[in-house]
Amino acid sequence: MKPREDIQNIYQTALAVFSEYGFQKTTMEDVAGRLGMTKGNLYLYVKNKKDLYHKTVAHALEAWQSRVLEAVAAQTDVKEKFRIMCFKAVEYLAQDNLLRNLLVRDPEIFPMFSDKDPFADINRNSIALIRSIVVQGIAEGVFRPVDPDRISDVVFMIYKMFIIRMYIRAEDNALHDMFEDTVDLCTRGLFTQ
Amino acid sequence: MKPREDIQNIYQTALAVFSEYGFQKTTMEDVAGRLGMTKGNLYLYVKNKKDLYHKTVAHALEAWQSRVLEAVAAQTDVKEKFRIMCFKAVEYLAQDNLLRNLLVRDPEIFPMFSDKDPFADINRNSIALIRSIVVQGIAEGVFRPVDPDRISDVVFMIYKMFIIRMYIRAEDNALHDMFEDTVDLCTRGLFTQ
DNA sequence: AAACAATTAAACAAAATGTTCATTTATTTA
DNA sequence: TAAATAAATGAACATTTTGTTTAATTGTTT
Repeated sequence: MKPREDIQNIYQTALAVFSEYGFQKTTMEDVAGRLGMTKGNLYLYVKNKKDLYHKTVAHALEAWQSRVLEAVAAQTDVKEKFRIMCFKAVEYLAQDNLLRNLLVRDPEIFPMFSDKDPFADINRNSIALIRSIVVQGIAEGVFRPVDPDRISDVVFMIYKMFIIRMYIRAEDNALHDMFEDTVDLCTRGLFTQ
Repeated sequence: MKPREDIQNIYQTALAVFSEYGFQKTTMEDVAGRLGMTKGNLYLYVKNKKDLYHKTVAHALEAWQSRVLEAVAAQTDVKEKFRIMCFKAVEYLAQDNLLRNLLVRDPEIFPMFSDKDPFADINRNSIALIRSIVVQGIAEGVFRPVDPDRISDVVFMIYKMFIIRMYIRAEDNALHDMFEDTVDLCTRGLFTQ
């Protein structure tokens, strides 16, 4: 029998279409056509259109997150882990035209204020990563003994704010500089020590 | 009474929407919304959706053509008129993201092979411009005594081929160089004189 | 040849869209 | 200030599109 279509390929292809046209203007036929199958067949892989969209976005967010995780894991110094985590997240998004364009079209993917976070599970992983670095830093005595849970939420909130402000224009250097200032402020504090 | 909506603004706004989504995925509601009116009202300005699209594209092509015409009119030397006509046409299209993107989405606007040219009237103006330069050049003795009608068609055909090949990637420098070579070949010939 | 897996393409209900037009709102005129 | 005129709204409607389902077909394995 024909090999079953690779679900990763489906998500990646769907991402390209949703990125270009957005959720509403993209049809199941658009995605199926891009995949070289009929729209009826697409329902063997996903439950419905919303399911396809949610899984597509989740897949892209997870891929982005995995790359950051790998970059962090390659560091041994915990301070550098923190810095790398911050900067790589922004850098990798800047490089991902499809995901970035999708975020532009659908800011609800990454809500700043709404309690409804459609990708809460994935974002919890990001917060968990922040938390693990903070815990390690405190254990090694190179971070101040702060409450890891609270600080993780704070860092993630600030990070989200920057992502939301930056993804409209990935090339805004002024904001990029401000991001560096913010990371510097968070890591070194304002007062001399 | 309220001032009637400026038809130029309608075409410019419609161009932005058609450029982003293409003819099929753009709805009358999209355009009307972008204009701050209801879709019902849009029918006071255009006959139907196809009419809106055709007039929108025509308007953009004419604007592009007018810019070239002005650039040519600013020259006095007929050889320079010819060169400026060639290069400015390409340059102005490269600068017009909306029109270029629309051409990418709808190559039928500028058919290479089809006898059906939906904008034949506008293209005839371009050919007429070429012809008037060739006639002037011959009259001044700086162009060889060629058949102006035939050569105008040839030049326009070559020009169209380059536009079609270049508008997919406005930044393709290799093709741009080839275009310069082609203009050079057309104007100076291959043989030493 | 039979069984199983993958896919197609038609069918269908629902939604969306292009278009029309009665009504409303805004502006001008007498 | 009322009437006339112009511009626009928004609901209605016919048509088209789309999301979804599924019987039939095609391809592969046993």
